[in-house]
Amino acid sequence: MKLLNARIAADVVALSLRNDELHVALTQRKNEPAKGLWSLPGTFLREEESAEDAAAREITEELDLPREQVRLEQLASYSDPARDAATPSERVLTVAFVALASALPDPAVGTAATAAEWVPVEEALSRDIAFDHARIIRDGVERARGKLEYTTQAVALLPETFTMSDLRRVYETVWGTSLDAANFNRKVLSTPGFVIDTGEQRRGRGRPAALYRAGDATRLNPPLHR
Amino acid sequence: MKLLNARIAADVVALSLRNDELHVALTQRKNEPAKGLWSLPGTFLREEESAEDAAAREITEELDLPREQVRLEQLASYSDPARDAATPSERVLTVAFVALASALPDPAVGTAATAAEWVPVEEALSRDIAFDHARIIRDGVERARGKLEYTTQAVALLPETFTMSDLRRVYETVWGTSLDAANFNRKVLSTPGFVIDTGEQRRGRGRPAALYRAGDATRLNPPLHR
DNA sequence: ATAATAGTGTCTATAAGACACTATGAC
DNA sequence: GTCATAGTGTCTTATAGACACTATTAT
Repeated sequence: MKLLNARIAADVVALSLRNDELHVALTQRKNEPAKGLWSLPGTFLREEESAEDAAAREITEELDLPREQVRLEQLASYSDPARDAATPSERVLTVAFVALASALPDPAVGTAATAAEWVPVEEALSRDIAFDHARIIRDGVERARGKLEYTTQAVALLPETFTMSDLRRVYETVWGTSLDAANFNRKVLSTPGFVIDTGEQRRGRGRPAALYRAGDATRLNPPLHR
Repeated sequence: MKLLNARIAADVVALSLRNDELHVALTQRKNEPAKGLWSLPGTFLREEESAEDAAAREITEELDLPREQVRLEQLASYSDPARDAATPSERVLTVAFVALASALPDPAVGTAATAAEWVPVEEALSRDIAFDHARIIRDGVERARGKLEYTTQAVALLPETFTMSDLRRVYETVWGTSLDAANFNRKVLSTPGFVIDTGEQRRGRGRPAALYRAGDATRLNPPLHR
């Protein structure tokens, strides 16, 4: 009866909105095992490094995202002996994280600057995904969906300032539903500290929209319903 | 820059109600490191074993609980390099679980049959706790408190049949609040599949109480508020 | 003017909270 | 009868949902 000695990976389900669609960051594996398949950006823990440290390192190095614009949260750990089918002899335990990233200015995506590619979640799940990463993506997306209900984390998917419509579209996109604008506005504005009116406006095709920034509230009580 | 190779522990925050008080299972460490301090029941993963396997093994072997009467759920992983201060040279990553156990018949607790002791949560946190297990206990209790709000998991802390008052007392005990019996009854009975009336009754000091058993609903929508 | 987007007003339906009330047992 | 516990009825208040309406811009 031997005890396990394993390497630890920190894998990140990085989510971001692009063109009103939820995207996840994927990297194509350049080495065995699972060479050529798509996987979550991840890294092995170094000595003297926590899983959180490693995930933060991955976000800045591999995804090239500014750390302060990303909300990072532990998702779960995956330790099934068969999860890394290509290397049955060597166990890898993954501590998975969900990262909610601000919508990015166009040039930062898909350029050579980052090794990762942002892929719509639906399309990502239809690709050949390495290991158990398809399940981790599903778990991460489901976690994000749930968190929107009872936290204010939707703002983490938006830039510093945003309109009510922007915020509502985050919910509609992540949940795949449509929400009544009037009721949504009332709900958000009646939650103290959810958003703060900047006094600024954004002009576009129609009536100018008030610009808000995130307040310091974290919980939504009572929650929003999908 | 060396990669980490670590042993993996599965530690269990086992919660149960005794005398209208929330208890957590603790074991006193018999060996170094942290000899003599109190810790969560836990075990190292064996080769070919997942963290879930190891936690289930710990529940049956160390806590002597029948597996089907315990609801086991992953809590989080703890990987801070300094978390096991006594052995800085050897890293241990813990995958922590929350286990909700049925209230037990008296003889099963504190006897020689189990190596663990059930301790009221408050008292447990005032003892000398090994490693970062005090934090894990707090995280686990907080997770359980939150889960009661939007799931039907409260029934996992009760025996197979129970009265409305029993169920209400689970909430009151875990949350440390008091709930209006009339409103609580309406809320529970209006959630399809939360509880099922067995037709049986329990007789005691006052009017006999209807006995219920758990239904197959898992989510509570809208949630109950603390 | 028209289209487009932002935002308000208001009615209704649902559910929570407060709490007075009735019901059924042991003694 | 009293006490203890279980359970119901009902009024008030808060909020979600539906949806008609007004407001302000670009073109």
